[in-house]
Parts: sequence; structure tokens; C-alpha cells
Amino acid sequence: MTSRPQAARTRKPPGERRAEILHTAARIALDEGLERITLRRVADELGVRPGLIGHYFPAADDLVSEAFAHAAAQERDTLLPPGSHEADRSPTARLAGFLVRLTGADCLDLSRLWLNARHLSRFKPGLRATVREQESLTRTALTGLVEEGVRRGEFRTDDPLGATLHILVTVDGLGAYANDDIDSGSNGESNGDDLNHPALQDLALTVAEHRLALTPGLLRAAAI
Amino acid sequence: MTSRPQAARTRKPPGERRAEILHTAARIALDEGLERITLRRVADELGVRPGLIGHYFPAADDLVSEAFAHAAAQERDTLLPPGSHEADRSPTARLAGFLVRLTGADCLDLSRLWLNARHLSRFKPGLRATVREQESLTRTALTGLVEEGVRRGEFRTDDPLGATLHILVTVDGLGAYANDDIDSGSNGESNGDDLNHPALQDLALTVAEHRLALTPGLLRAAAI
DNA sequence: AGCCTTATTGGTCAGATGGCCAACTACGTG
DNA sequence: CACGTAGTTGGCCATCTGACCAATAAGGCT
Repeated sequence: MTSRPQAARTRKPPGERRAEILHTAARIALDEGLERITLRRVADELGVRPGLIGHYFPAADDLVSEAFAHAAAQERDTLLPPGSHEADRSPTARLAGFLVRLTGADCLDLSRLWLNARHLSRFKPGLRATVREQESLTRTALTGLVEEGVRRGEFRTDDPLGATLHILVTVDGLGAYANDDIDSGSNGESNGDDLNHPALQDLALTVAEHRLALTPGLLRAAAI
Repeated sequence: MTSRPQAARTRKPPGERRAEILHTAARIALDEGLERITLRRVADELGVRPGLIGHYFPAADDLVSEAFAHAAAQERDTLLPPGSHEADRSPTARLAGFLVRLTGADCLDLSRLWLNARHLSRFKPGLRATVREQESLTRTALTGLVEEGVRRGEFRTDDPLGATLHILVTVDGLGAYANDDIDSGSNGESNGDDLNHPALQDLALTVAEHRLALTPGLLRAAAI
């Protein structure tokens, strides 16, 4: 047999190895949760020994924090791409895309991750700080989008920050149910159907349209 | 010495002991989080041996689920007392009291608990079912309050359930920030001040007034 | 009073976790 | 080619967790 129990010991430059660990940890966080980020778990995934992970992250909590930051930033760049090279798309289209995709079913992992981080930050001060930073970044990005929309005359509000906060509270509120499996209906006393209430489907869009003085249905229509 | 290392072995009727365990576990959950509910932790608190807790709850997850249900139900009865003996208070006053107290700082523990349970339910099927039940109970109670308000002519809406869901989404969204310590401002790049934005202070009240066609400020004024 | 059910104890066990450290070796440097 | 830095290994440890079980004794019953 050519494959021995111990894989070939490959030696990588610290920066690359560190990035590799972070990337793996972020994926685990999105797939299975932040508490599944464990020295052994990451090591197994990478085919290295647990001690190596501990070498790059002497405090395991730091790995968790940075992995969350990595995942959150990556998802944010996808959902709310920074302005410069997106200047051609209208703020309305960008906001619609952001909200529609964010509250869509394919983004459940992200909602779960935020729920995860917000709770876990109760016990981990480092993660708490990271969560606040990521919240701040999202808030700033969305506020910028709203302000640009106001400048272009697409949105109308006297309080861009207030509108942003309201929209985000709504998004986070919808995200609170990310772990309720939707498909467990047909339960007589269950509440499975309530979460499919039409008022909830487009709630984030409705709130945004209300706060930004848009005609109802505009955002849904603007979503590609 | 009159106090020996082993306390007097007291034997209690099963029902009483079980209730005692549940009460203690619920308090731990509210104070420190659901993951702090541990056989040993509860046993220490009660001055008994860990094995005894395991005897009453052969599956530790069931203790967690029931403790959450206990805490959630207790808090709900406080914030949203069932109708009969509260029929004298107007729906407006009851709704205002519910929202003001719920989003108040003294209710942080409750928000944290829900955040905790919603995340933890990702890994514990039993807890997931319990969370859904408790959500359903709160939803039913609030919907009943809204419908009564509509009957009395205090509220106006064609979709009581939709209004209830919207209000609860907003409450849950605000609760998402329960673990961000508010008092860490004066941080140049921090977002501590954003959470003190005036639009957030009364957001739940504002949404409720909007959905129920109430004059702005009415609920704040109706809160005792 | 004695008995008998069972609440309660005390101990063990396996599994998982983070942290630590000496030894090994891959790889760039001289 | 030899050397030495440092990336990597393998192993050990303390700690915490839930689960399990035989032995004990408390308290109600006859």
C-alpha cells in the first residue's frame, strides 16, 4: 500500500497555512456552527495534526472570532458589493438584490451563522467585539447605499441611519427563525404555517419600501 | 463540628423534587445561559448529587428543553397575562405594557434566553420543538390581544395575524442585540451609539402603532 | 415495631475539549 | 553540501461533559 497512515508532511509558509486554516474554519462555521470549530475538527479537515492549529491560534477563541469575521465579510461582499465597480446598478436594484437574496432560503446558513455568533458572543468577549465590528461594517455599507439612493432621488427619508437600522432589525428578526425547519407543517398544533404567512414573505422589502418612501412592490419587481 | 461534608440526605416526593430541579434549571438558564444547565451545576445548586438529576432527567437535553419552556412560560405570563382577569385593562394598555417592558433593559435576560434557545435548537431537536411551541403560544396570545383590540375598536387592521407577526419579528430583531453590551461607547470606531439611535428606542411601539392604525406616540403614552 | 419501596448516593466510565511541550524534519541559507 | 531556523508532529495532561449502576437509607405502610 502506497498510502501510509501518516500523510506526507508538507511544510507551508505561515501566511498561506494561516489563511488555509481560517478558510476551513469559516466553512465549518457556515455549515455546522461556530462551536464545531475545534482544533481537532479543523486539523482533520486539513489533514494535519491538531497541535498545528493550536500553534497558529494559541487561543482557540481567536480562531472562532476570526473565522466568523472571515465568513461574515465574505458573505457581505457578495450580498452588498462595495460601491465603486457597482456604480452602474441603481441603489434600488442593489437594495432589492440585497434584501431578496438575504431573506431567501439559500441564505439560511448566513442567518444561522449570525444567530450563532450573536449568542456565542455572550460567552466570548473576543467574538463579541468581532460581531460588533461586522455589524458596524454592514450598517455603514447599507447606510451608504441608502444615502446614495436619496442623493439620486430614488429614496426619500430624513433619517438614512434610522431607516437602515429599521431594515436591519427586520432582517435580524426574520433571521431569528432560521433554525425552525420550515418543512415540518401538517402538524395540527404546530406553527409551521404561520411562518409562511404572506406578510412575512416580503416583510423586509415592505419595511424598506415604507421607510424609503418607495411604491409598494417596487423592490420585489426590481429584484432580478 | 456539626456540619459534615455530606449534608443530611433529604428525601422528597418525586413531583416536588422534579419541580425544584426544573425551577433551578430555569433560573440558571435565565442568569447564565442554557448551556450552563448541567447535571453537576444543577445538583450543586440544590445541594444534591449529580446522579439524582440524571435520575429525574435521563436525557439531559430534556432538562434543557423543559427548563426553557418553564422560564419562557413564566415570563410570558408576566408580560402578557392571560385575558380573563385582565379584562378591565384595555388592549391598548396591555399591548403598550407588553412592548415597553419587553424591550426594556430589565428584560435583557429574557431576550438573551430566546436568542440562546433559538440558536441551541439548531443542535437539539427536542429544544427546537419546544421553541416552536413557545413561539406559537406567544403568537396566539398576542393575536388574541390584537383581535380583542380590533373588536373594541381600539385597533384597526384587516390582518391581525400579519400585524402580530410583524410586531414579533421586530421584537425578535431588537432582541438580536441583547448580548451587545450597550455601555461600551466612547469607542471611536465602535457602533455603540448606533444602538441608542432614537429610531430604535421605540421601534417596536412605532411598528405596532403603524400596523394597528394607532396615532403615533399613543402606546408610549399608554405605558404606565 | 418492622418492612419495603424507591429516592438518593457515590463511584466509574468513555468521550471530547484546549493547552502545553519536546522531538522531528522540511526547507531556505550560507 | 552542511547548518540551523521554524513548521510540524505526537503525545500527554487536566477538565468537563452525560450516562450508567450497585449500594444505601429515608420515610410511608402495615
